[in-house]
Amino acid sequence: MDEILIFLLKQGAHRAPFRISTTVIGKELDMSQQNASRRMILLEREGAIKRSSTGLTITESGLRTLNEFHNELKNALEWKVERLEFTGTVIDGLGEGEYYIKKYAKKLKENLGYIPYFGTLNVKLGPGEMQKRSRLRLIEPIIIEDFEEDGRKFGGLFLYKCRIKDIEGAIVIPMRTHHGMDVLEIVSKEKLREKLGNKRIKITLV
Amino acid sequence: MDEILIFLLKQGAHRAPFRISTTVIGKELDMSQQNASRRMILLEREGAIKRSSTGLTITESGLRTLNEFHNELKNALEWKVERLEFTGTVIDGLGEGEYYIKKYAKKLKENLGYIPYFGTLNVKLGPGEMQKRSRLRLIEPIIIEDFEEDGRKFGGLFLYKCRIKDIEGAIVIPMRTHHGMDVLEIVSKEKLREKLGNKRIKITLV
DNA sequence: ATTACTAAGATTCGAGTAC
DNA sequence: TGTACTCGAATCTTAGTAA
Repeated sequence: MDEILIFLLKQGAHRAPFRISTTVIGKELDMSQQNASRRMILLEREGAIKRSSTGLTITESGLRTLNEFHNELKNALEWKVERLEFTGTVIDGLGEGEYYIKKYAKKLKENLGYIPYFGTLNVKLGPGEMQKRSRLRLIEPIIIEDFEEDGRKFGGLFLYKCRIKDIEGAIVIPMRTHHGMDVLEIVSKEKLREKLGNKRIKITLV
Repeated sequence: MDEILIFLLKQGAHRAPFRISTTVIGKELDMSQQNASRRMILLEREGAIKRSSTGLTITESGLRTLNEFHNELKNALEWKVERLEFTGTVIDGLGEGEYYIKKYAKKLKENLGYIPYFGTLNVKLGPGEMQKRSRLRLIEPIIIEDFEEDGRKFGGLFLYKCRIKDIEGAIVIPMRTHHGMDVLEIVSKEKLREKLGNKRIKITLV
């Protein structure tokens, strides 16, 4: 976010035309007059500010940018845990889900109260969901610690209980994740893949 | 404000240690892995973040910086006109106040209801007051337009009625200002300079 | 007084690469 | 995999100066 634009905002240039020279801007923001001038030209080209004989104003567009930026910060700083819901599309997995669920079965039964269907559902999140995805980390997960069985090591899991159309399930995040941030792996009591097909679904945390 | 720090904030790195690679940061913020790495090193040197085996955390200091920045934006965007009060120190002026008040006397009488004492009080604002100073512009001023007298031109003034310890006065801002942003010029009915001396005073807008 | 151009210097960045 | 170094390129900033 441009520091000059924020400075002008603090001066109230979004409320009333404001007279200020590039020399003063430079002095206030500890930069040269020349640089202030150049950057004002850029801001003007971007349409963030407008200059006229009455003075300088932050445009609607410029103010919107500032507001969006402020809201992002606000959300990040003031966010509280609320109902989290993801939207995404079912995609093909690697088919290895079956193997792993068999291996993790006992642990899953202990932690979820049931042994899930032998197969996982991979859900690719929409572009707007990524930010929410990161909020998962802020919620207390069910933890399955690393364990060893038959001499083979299995990495720990974070589980988040959820529902997909009233079907009970859980989001599974391997502690040492291999999926990208944009894919959620779901286990559930029922065979989700058949019921849902390749389409958009909603996942609601419980 | 550093965009990487804001990104990490959005990921909740201020609440819990967070595992993320410089490659992913680069991809998310549309920059090279090398650049993300370099900037992470800088953030770490500044003390804004801390990296350890458990992951990455935003430090107290880093979070404070983000919070201050957010508050500044918030104040600028959500500010409403409230009682404005300045604190500053009386300083020596150039002594030209007397000449000007005599010239502006008639106009001042018209606008303030009295002819001020022939001399102005210069008040240097404290460092925290500068932001408030800029809010003056958002308040409707009393305006004395440019005028000519005896062939000499006099620049317009903005007046803001105020009180200094219950003494009626006005802040005078020349339209073509010569003072820095940190000095307020005050006129009043009484001889303020003698009453106050060189000390800290409060100016309350009315 | 003001703004903004040019040229040179300073900083930031990405590609290649080592570990 | 991952991080972080070097180095040339791209970008940003300042000084000088014109208008």
